[in-house]
Amino acid sequence: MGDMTSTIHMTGILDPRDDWTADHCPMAAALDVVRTRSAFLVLREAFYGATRFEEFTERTGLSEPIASARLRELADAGVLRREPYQEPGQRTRRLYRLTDKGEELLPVLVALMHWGDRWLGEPRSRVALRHHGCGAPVAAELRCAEGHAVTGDEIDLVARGRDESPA
Amino acid sequence: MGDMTSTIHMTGILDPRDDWTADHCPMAAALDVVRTRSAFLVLREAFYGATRFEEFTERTGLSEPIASARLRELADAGVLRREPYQEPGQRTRRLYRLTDKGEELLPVLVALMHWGDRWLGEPRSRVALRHHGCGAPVAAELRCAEGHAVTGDEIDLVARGRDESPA
DNA sequence: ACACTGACTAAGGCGCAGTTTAGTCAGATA
DNA sequence: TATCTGACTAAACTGCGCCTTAGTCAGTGT
Repeated sequence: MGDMTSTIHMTGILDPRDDWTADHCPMAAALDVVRTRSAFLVLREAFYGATRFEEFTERTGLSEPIASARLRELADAGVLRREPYQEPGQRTRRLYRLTDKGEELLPVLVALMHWGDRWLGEPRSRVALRHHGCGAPVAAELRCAEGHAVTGDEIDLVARGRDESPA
Repeated sequence: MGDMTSTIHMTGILDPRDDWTADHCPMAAALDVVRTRSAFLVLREAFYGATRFEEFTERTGLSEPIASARLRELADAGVLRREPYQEPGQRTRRLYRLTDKGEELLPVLVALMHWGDRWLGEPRSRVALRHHGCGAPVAAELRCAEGHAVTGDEIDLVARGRDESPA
């Protein structure tokens, strides 16, 4: 139990905290899929539009063996999809595209970018994300399903049954 | 240029993409601070209310040397703050608390948790994040500063001057 | 047949992330 | 003074992340 601001509040059987461990933590599971810096860089370039092998190596600055390994692993994990394609007069090639599963990692990348931009020193990034049309800067904000903006101390950590919807 | 959905659109001098590299990328800089799985686990427990050394080792499952190294590094990075404290009849101890800089990493963790919950297999996590009072599940959503919900294909990547506000 | 290009794979090496095991150190208690 | 506990540190080791260098392989163009 605690009355501090800024930390998440335990409820019900989760309080006291010492009686359970965060086993099968979905965050830890997510980190097993994208645990490395190189995976994040590959995903960044996928969001920036890269699809060909050479684009990934050049734009991430990664070596070819590492880019190759990450592309294969991310494809095996269902985050990227390999598509054969052929330009006229060219041999067949493979493209790497984000799947729906991959696209939904965008809030993670945006949250990291926003934090790095806000808190890490100069030199600042030369690029920024803006809402198309509106032009306002884009960030990953905490919101509940009802649409309310949520701060850290407004969050309850609750126990969940096995057939309950995720959160 | 591209007309695909789901990827971020380049604008102005950022198109064509081959003419620049994402050097000084704030996401990569953020990953230099929290690059490891152990750092994320330590931060998770900090958000769950852990403050003492033993709480971090027990609840993260990390070994003491690694927990010690991460706590020191995160404190040096300004993400955690060490506070001496003393309970009556106890020796002085040091607590680790999230700084403002640390608290603002919460959207990153929530985005990872949400994605892991949504896309990674059973067994599901036994816990969920809910908005206090309202009770609705909490996630990290893409929003612009005007408050509009934003999807991946509604984002423009724009070049930024040096004294412009971050995004 | 030959070279060329894009897309990889193989091998070797360095350094960091993580583990186990064991030890240290400060201060309250007996 | 000796003991106990919480909070670490030291050392040795394993494995992975990433690099460089070099090679392979499939088609295309000449």
